[in-house]
Amino acid sequence: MFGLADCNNFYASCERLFQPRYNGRPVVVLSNNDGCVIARSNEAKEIGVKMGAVYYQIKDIIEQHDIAVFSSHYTLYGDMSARVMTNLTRFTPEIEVYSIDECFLGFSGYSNLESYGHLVRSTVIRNTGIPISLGIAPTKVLAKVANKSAKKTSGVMVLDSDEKIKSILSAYPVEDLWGIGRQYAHKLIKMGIETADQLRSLPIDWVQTNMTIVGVRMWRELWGESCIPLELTLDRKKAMCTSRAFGKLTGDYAELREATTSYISRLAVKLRREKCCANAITVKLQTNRFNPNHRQAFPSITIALQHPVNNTHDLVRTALEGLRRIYIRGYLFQKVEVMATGLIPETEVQLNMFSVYKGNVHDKLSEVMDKMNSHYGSGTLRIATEGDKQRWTLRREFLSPEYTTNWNDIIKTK
DNA sequence: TCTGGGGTCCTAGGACCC
DNA sequence: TCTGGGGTCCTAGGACCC
Repeated sequence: MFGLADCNNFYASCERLFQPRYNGRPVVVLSNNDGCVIARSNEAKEIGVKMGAVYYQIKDIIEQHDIAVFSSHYTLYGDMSARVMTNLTRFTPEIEVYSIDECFLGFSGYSNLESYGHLVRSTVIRNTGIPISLGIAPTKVLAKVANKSAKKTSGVMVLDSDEKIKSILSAYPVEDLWGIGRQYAHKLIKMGIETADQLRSLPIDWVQTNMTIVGVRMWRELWGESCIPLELTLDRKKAMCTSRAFGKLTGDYAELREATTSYISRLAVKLRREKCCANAITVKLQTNRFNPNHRQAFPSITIALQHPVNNTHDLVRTALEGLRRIYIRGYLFQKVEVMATGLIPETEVQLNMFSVYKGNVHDKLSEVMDKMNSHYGSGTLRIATEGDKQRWTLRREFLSPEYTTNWNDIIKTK
């Protein structure tokens, strides 16, 4: 049996945890740049605030219902997530952390899963303050279904018989299934397939033709045949990217250089932390696609590196070369994206036949930067082209303190 | 004025190999 | 007049996830 543990309204729950005056009150968390709603407490859902709602368009509703608003604060959420996961590992050795607020649990050989599930749930809630729901079923796809049902009942749902599965799936909207996105949902509903049970009654050949092997796996899992195993080891990443919209639109080359330097520097740190090197760098600019009155452009370029690297200096130089080649005067850009691809482990770097490279891929300068920045705070030592005015940075008007990751922000009691 | 960020997997088709 | 067979690798595009 597989379990799926999922934190309820995770980001909103994290914010509320340290400000209990918001318990029982509507809370929303906004995306970067305070753009749109990405998490809602139950109270906010009841009021009708939609996932993805654009903040400035719902300001009236927020005021009218006195909804508490927070900018997203990933250091806090990451830290709380780690605490939840640590607690869950006490209940089974088989755990796959699937996202910041979810994980799959292996429960093969366990008995009395209903009461065990309640023990798991209440322990996590007691130790972390984050409410979770737990779905348990014979396959991952069904565990996802069970989890959603658990949220509407006692917080734990075990699907351990064909009858229970059939009855839940008959009332389960097909578009809510794990693996059914917008496109497939649209296609299925047009054909009159509206529930998960109807989907699994389709012939498997149709599923294979129209939804590829991925759909076939899901179809089998809906019938209780496990096809998607737990992934207990972390695969090495294949690509990494840093991409962020600016706080304001800009066509200014100097500002784009600052932002590109800043993003690629961050990416370089990530690469070194994961102990891998990139074979190529992609730089992409984007205009504001929501504004039809602006001229649109999405230029991008991929530059192959002579040999894989992860040092800040070479990566910055390559990314700026890319920016120089794609920049177009006269456009207002909203975002720059830098991506590292062809990642390989640091220890497996092969040099080009003609490269003149001394020492190892880790250069001394990057090493010193990492040390300084981790000791004195990030950004202490940085490449000069990052600039120091940085007028393009994120808007985060409603940021909460770093309760759990910064000594200065720790909660004081009298 | 203001609309997120970071990933994965699969398939088809083209280039290339012997 | 007639033009093989069996493969691999890479990329772009399209789907999906949180």
